[in-house]
Amino acid sequence: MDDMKLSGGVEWAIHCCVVLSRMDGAVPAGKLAGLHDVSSSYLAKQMQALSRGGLVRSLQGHAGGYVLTRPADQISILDVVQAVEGKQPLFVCTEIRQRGPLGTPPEKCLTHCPIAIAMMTAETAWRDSLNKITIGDLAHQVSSTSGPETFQTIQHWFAGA
Amino acid sequence: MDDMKLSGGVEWAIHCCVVLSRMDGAVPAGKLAGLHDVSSSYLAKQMQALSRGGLVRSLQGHAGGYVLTRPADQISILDVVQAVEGKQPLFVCTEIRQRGPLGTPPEKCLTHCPIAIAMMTAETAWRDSLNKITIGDLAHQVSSTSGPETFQTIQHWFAGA
DNA sequence: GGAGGGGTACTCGGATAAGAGCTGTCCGAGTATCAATGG
DNA sequence: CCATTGATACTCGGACAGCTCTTATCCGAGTACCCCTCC
Repeated sequence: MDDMKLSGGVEWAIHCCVVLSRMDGAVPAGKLAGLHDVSSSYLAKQMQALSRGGLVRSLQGHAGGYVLTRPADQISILDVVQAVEGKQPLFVCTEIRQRGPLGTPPEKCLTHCPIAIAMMTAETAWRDSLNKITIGDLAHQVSSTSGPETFQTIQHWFAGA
Repeated sequence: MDDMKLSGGVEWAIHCCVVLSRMDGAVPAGKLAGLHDVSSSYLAKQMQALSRGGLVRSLQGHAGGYVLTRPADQISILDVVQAVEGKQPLFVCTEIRQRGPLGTPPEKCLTHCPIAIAMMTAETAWRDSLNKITIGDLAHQVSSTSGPETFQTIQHWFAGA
């Protein structure tokens, strides 16, 4: 009742994608976890979800890690959210209007339930908004607010640690 | 991963509000549950949430039940969703940019995290969309699609059962 | 016949258990690197 | 000196527990109605 409805892993995944977009070469999940000081094993789970969703490509072996499959300008936040959380909508209509003693028979349900339509419309607005922002946009904003040297510092830290 | 992120009770609560808006007098939770063929005890919990949120007023005693506190045109779907699900946002920024060895110090975080801003913007779009539809609108649409006699039939059923 | 009082039945409200999903963790499968060896 | 081959160390990937939250349920507190009694 008092915590967010989206997985906490969503935030981690987005941050990782932003970092990845400005790195040269692959970055293993362990280093991404160390950078953000989060559980290495659990972040690995999120990266697997991103891999399954086709957003990142995994390179195994000695100098392996994760790399974005597409340019950062072609990856929206919605893509990341859907990869981690699944494509299931926030609201699912269970057609309770068809249930109960006075339930509307299925043959009379020609149009969708008005409630479902309203919820779906709102959800579409949410998705459209998320779809307008790309990982590239976020990386640019991070550079502007936290300083242009931010990503370079991170890359050096990756090489060191 | 494969079910909705919003409580299932949201759908029940909205349907109940729509029905309530066209009824004369109070309707007990038990009859609302019977009408929709759902768990009486669990729907009672949702109605309590609506009561706590100030959307409905509870009348105890022999001919008691629930009544809307405001005209249906002044109750938006957002009001119902927030009453049942809480006002906590879908996405909560945990400020992981401040964590880890390269974390940005708090004194340099003058502006909000770009990721949090993007998520909040999308969420605002979602809320705005939900805020535009009222229970009155939904009741009107139900009358149009399911027939004008729908609510009258329900009222008769309430009186009978 | 009318008013008052008590009983009753019905209502909500919160406190109480079971189930599912998110959070967090572990170890096995696979591969590029590196070094050693032989030509 | 260069190619081959094997060992190595590092990576991802999926399978395995702990815990919070949703789902579902029950019983007690409170109130309006109804009937019986008394005036």
